[in-house]
Amino acid sequence: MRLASVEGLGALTIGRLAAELGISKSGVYAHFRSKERLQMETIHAARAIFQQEVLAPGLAAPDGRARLEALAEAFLSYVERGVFPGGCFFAQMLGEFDAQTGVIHDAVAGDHGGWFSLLEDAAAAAVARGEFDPRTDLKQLAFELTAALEVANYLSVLHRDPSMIAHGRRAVRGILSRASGSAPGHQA
Amino acid sequence: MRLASVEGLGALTIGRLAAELGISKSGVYAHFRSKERLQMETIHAARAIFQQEVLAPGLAAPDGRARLEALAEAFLSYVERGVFPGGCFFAQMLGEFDAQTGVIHDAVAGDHGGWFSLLEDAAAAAVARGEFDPRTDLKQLAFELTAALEVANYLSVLHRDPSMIAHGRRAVRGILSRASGSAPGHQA
DNA sequence: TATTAAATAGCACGATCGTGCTATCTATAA
DNA sequence: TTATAGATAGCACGATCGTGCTATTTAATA
Repeated sequence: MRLASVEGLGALTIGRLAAELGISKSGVYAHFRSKERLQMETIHAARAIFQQEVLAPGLAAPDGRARLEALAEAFLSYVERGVFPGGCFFAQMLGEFDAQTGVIHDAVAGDHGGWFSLLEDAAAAAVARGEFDPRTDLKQLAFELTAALEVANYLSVLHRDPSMIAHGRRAVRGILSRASGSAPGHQA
Repeated sequence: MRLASVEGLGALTIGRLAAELGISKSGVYAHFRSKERLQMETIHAARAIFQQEVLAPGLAAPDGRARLEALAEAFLSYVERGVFPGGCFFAQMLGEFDAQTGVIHDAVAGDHGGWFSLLEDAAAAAVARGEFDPRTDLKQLAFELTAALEVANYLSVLHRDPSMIAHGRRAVRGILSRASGSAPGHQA
């Protein structure tokens, strides 16, 4: 997972992994029996970590605006703490497989769709609870939150600059404030 | 460039390119004399296209808010028209090399820094012209514009869904309207 | 302790990688 | 027409790739 988060799943080769672990290629190969299985099991393992680091804290918060805040903060914290050395594992997968076809693309697209739905549902709950303006466009809100989080991840890694995480936090605050109908302190 | 925009620069191999072109490996190799040169020249060629498709239309607009609008629209149009089959070439490079080290990472980081400065400078001009609220945080504005554009690119490619471009357009309108101090029509 | 399962090693295979070298072919220039 | 430069081909090299197969070592079980 660490290797793939930095260099991509394509660089996660059986020989490379064996060298990294200090064992023989056969020793690695026997565990997976094909490269595609290795890739898929790596994704599965990363899903478990994402679940624990981001989704669980988010779902622990009450549905609605609080959940959106918790999800966003959990994501930014997970990037900030360097849970994976290459930033968010799934952002790496997104960049690598967005334009390709095959089972991995479909897995990545499915995961991303699930994340997007999670945001939409929480936003819908926020509307239902009266926390958000009822005219709120749920898809647009999910898009803008995703944009802030994803780009905070990419740019903080690219420039090794944690201030990009701060920009992400501020963008999230603005999005949620505007959906709440409150006048946010002035921001760009 | 087309191959790299879909599968990444790492997949742009001399043998693969030769097979794609229907000529021998030697026929390709003689033109570049090393793989690193091939990668660098591919980036140079993509820069020229980005210059023509995005930067030139943006710089043709008067400095300030109009330039930001023109840059954003040129970028979204360039993604929408599929100038590269894998979406924005440099977004692909960003995802591939953000966490790596070396000359290519540095080239990508430098390009992105230039893009970011371009947005900041145009925003500063908009403030100077009285188009934007003087309290506008220029870096935050550049961050949010970049986030909307970049994620519109990634998600439109990932889900083969042009409506993601529309979300990007709407996010850009919201960002610029708020910086202008105007009350935007309600949006998420 | 004896048996069995799991983990690892060793070796071989065909394919592809980047890189060199020497030909040959195809234009342009003299 | 001949000389010359550029593009392409062909071949070889060592390295690495994914994948098979048969040992052997290690750990758990009976």
